[in-house]
Amino acid sequence: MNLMVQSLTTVDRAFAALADPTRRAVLERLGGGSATISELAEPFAMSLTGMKKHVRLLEEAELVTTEKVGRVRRCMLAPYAFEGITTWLQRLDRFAQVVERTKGER
Amino acid sequence: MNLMVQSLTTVDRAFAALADPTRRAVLERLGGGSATISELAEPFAMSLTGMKKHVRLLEEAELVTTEKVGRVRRCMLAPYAFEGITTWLQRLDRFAQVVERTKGER
DNA sequence: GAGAGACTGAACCATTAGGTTCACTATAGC
DNA sequence: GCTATAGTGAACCTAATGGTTCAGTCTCTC
Repeated sequence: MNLMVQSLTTVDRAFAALADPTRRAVLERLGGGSATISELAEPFAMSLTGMKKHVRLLEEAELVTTEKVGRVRRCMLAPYAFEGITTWLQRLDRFAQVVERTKGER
Repeated sequence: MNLMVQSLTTVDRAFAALADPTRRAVLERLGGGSATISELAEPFAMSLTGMKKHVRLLEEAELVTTEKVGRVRRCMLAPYAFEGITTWLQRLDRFAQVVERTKGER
């Protein structure tokens, strides 16, 4: 079942990427400036291969951009990274606030 | 490995909950008003049991509240549902904007 | 009070996700 | 040129996820 291949949108990928705590930590780290795969992997005691896979997902979600310079891959927060999900959330957030506002009114 | 049991935070759960497209669709639906498990399940041609599990996750993430009235469970968007993740995102978003702003400056 | 309807929980199943190791490629630096 | 370093890809493993069915329970409604 579920043959809904239907090319995931960037927002789909972004939400999926943010689900993992390791990847969120990577984003926080990149908030402080760019880093290499090795640098990102080190604090998690994770293999380079493992971190590389996380970074690839973050790239596909357009949350991170990378650039290979020499033998090193430099990773950085993508500009406008959170635009899509922020928009999605704001729309829903308006509804949640309406819920709150109308709570006393019964 | 990864014996970091360490009781997930609400924000952890919220991001995990938002990763699933079905659950996001449920939230959008609830943005338009409360609904029962049956009503939520119907558009996905999903079993009630399946939908119930999604709703439980959304509740644990404090994105949704429910109330059993008679034999029906009424589900609604939680007030302040998105506060936690919005805060997290805004912090990171500031960094992403800095990235964008400094791009021309090399 | 009997039957239908709405949900619930337990058990199960297939796929995905997060991680590993191993073998390999491509630079960097002496 | 040699060796160490940084990253990569393929293959594999395990646990978690998203779903199901089946067998209840509880509540309407006639």
